[in-house]
Amino acid sequence: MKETEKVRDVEVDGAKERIKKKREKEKKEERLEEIVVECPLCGSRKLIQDYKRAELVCEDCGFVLDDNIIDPGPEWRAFDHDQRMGRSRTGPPATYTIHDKGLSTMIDWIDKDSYGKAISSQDKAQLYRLRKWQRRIRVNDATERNLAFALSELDRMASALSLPRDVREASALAYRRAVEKNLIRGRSIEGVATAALYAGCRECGVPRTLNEIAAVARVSRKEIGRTYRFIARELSLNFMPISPTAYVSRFCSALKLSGAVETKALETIQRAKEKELTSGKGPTGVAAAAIYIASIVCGEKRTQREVADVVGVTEVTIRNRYKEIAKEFGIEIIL
DNA sequence: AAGACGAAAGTGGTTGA
DNA sequence: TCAACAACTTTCGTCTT
Repeated sequence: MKETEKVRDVEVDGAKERIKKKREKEKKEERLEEIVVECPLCGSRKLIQDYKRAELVCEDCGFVLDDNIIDPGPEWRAFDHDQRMGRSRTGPPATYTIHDKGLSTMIDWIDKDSYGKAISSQDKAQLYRLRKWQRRIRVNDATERNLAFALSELDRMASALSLPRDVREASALAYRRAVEKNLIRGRSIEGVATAALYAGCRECGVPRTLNEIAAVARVSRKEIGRTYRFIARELSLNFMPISPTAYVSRFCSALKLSGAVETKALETIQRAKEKELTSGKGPTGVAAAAIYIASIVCGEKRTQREVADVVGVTEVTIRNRYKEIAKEFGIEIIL
């Protein structure tokens, strides 16, 4: 009897999903018209959506129109028809960002079986008990509750920074691994969650500085750094140090600099790298100096103060980096 | 007066004994 | 565990435009 009840519930779920899917399909077909946007700088319509960095970039001049875009796409790829069919799905995909990976069952509240017939009063009582326990089981013990809390916190911060889904997944996975290894003992959940987010950013090559993350986190920058190093060591995640180039486009657009400056800055960093001027130095400082130099060379000068504020280093650091670079490059920089 | 420059002292983190 | 160390910051006085 219990078994048949379960089967029936699954059927109810299945039928509901089918209807839902059909509706979604209809909706999608309705809003097929494309939205055409053009670049305010050069008028080009060739815009690239860089979901990894959450940026909308003009292909011709490199202007960043929007750095808060949301990735609407599917998270799987299909290369031919068979794969597409094989990978199409009913219901949401399994995800690490929900504490039970989004795989738990919710028993529907409708007292009908899969054929739409009413369920007898005797069975109704049983169905009620089943639902009650299903709910109770879903968020069970303390660890589950903590995980649910940490993941919601993770999602809140990721939303505040408009990070794409792959970063969220990577962060959630890092957090789960930290939990499995009992690394949260003696550390705050928020601290570990934030560190996991930072690790996720590093892993996915999405440049966010510790300062930017600390701005939306509920823990101090110091603690994030400490916790991050700890879990990175314990989980043996070793990422390459972030290249200064990764920051350039974001900072340039924040300073309203043109694509020419951006290109020049990237070139400057590249040359500085070849002369071993970047190793051991903070990547943000190098990026700041390169942008500062490029802005002068291209005749769109920004003050050291302006650059320093956007990048999050002091003027002194910019001066030091830029002196080193200028010395190596010779008179080129001196106007 | 604003911006650039540089000296000096302090901070937080890494490294090596 | 501690001291040495490099990178970076803060603060402040001076110079240049």
